[in-house]
Amino acid sequence: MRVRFAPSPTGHLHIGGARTALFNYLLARKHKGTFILRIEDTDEDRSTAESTKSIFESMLWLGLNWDEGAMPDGMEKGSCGPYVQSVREAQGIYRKYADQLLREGKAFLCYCSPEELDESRKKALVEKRDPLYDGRCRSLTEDQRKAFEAQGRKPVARFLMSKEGSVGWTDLVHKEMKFENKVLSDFVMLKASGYPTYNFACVVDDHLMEITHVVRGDDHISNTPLQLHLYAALGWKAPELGHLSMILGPDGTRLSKRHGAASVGEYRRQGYLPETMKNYLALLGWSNPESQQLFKKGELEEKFDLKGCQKSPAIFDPVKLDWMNGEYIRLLPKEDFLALALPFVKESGLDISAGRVPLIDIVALEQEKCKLLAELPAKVEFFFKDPVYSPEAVAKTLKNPEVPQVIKGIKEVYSALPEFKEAPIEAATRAFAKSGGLKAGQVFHPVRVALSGRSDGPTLFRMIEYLGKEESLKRLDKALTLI
RNA sequence: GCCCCCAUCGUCUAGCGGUUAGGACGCUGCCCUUUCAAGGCAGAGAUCAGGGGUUCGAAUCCCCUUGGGGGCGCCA
Repeated sequence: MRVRFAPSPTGHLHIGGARTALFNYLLARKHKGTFILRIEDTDEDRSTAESTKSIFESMLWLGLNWDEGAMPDGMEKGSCGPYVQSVREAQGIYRKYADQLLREGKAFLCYCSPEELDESRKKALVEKRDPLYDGRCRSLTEDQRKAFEAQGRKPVARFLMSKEGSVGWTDLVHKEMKFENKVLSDFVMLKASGYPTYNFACVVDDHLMEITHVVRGDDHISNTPLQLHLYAALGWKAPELGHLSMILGPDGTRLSKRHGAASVGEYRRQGYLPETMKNYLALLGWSNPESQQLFKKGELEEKFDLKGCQKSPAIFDPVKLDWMNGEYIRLLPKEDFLALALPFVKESGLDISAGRVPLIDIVALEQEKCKLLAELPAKVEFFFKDPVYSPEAVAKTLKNPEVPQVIKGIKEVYSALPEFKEAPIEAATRAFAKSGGLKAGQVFHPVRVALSGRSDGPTLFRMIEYLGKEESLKRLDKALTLI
């Protein structure tokens, strides 16, 4: 089995593209096949090297390693290259096959200008007719052609579409599919610039690269009949074809920037783990009979199956994504969590040099509550700088009548503690509550707010230990002034 | 205007002629607990888009309607 992911480098790797790449990758791994990455940069205006770089980065981040294709270092891997279409174009690969079809009368040159075409398309739409190419250049005489050439017109090569019959295929996801040829157009294979169009380049390359299974988005369904005609005209066997359902935004329309983050890079920057993205994306449009949600490393590669692919579109659910990220964060060894969190801490500008306890210990305190790496700095910042007292927390717990006495009392207790460690702090705090006839919570809550400014946070006595005696006493004093 | 695809809890989905329509996220309640999470337990939530068939029997098969999505580029 040879599968490929063939992005066009006109932007970052989007969620939909990533899902397509993932499914192809999983398919290859599952069947011990080959996963190929081909760059489809035939859009001369919009393709950029930065996009290619960005796509590579996202692929690698997600762990979607490819076996053949264009590589980030500019080199290539595999024997079916080049894997970049602009490079292939320069080698005349597409021209060769276009010429063949032209020679065989299966294609023809069309001299219509984009403007003329555009106009007749608009007119057709206004008159509520099909905006298909009308075939006006199908049978130009030699004189007409010469006249066009004399005008300096550059022709495009169009495929001569049959108006009778139909094309069909058994889709890997949708089963039987069929299109009447009469709704198909004499599509362009080679642009006036000599560059191939998507439909043409795709077929030529998939064949030459010996792709056995093409798995792509639903939005390509209507391209498929055109490509099937190309395979037939070229005398090639078409690969197996599968079309994945689209990923939609919460409003039911195609997922895009309008819905917030739409590219893999943006999710990365927000602090989602690659494992999360991979797992979550796998569940959009695919499931196994057990409805399994979480997959261990390597498990998707084992269990993925085209049979589990959904025909209907899926709405991207950021809430479930967050849940899943929390699951993966909790799974992390604390060293790994620290390593992952560090860039976010640095990014936040938090000065951690002031800490008297290693960052790893502080960060470990919050790991189990963390859903997004980006939210970690805000959770731990009170360890490194004066707490920001939340008005709600102050109003809720610091305004109780017994609080001043509690804070003053606990301050004395803490300053008298010989060993400022979690266990003794807890013991002393509980003893203090008991002696004052207070419930534990009546002491714990105000102390927490006084020290951290918040009513939620890490396990209390460990937190106090990490804050240290001096700082804790200082904050207790500060809190007194707020009451 | 034409073509194509799709349709099970709010969301992701299981189901593939006979099920109390299952799971997950989210939601509610309880338990645990110093808080917040996490975890455990319980629960609400789907007349399987609607209407016709086929069948002893339909979420499952067929048709129509409706709704949603995609396409009809010298974009991919």
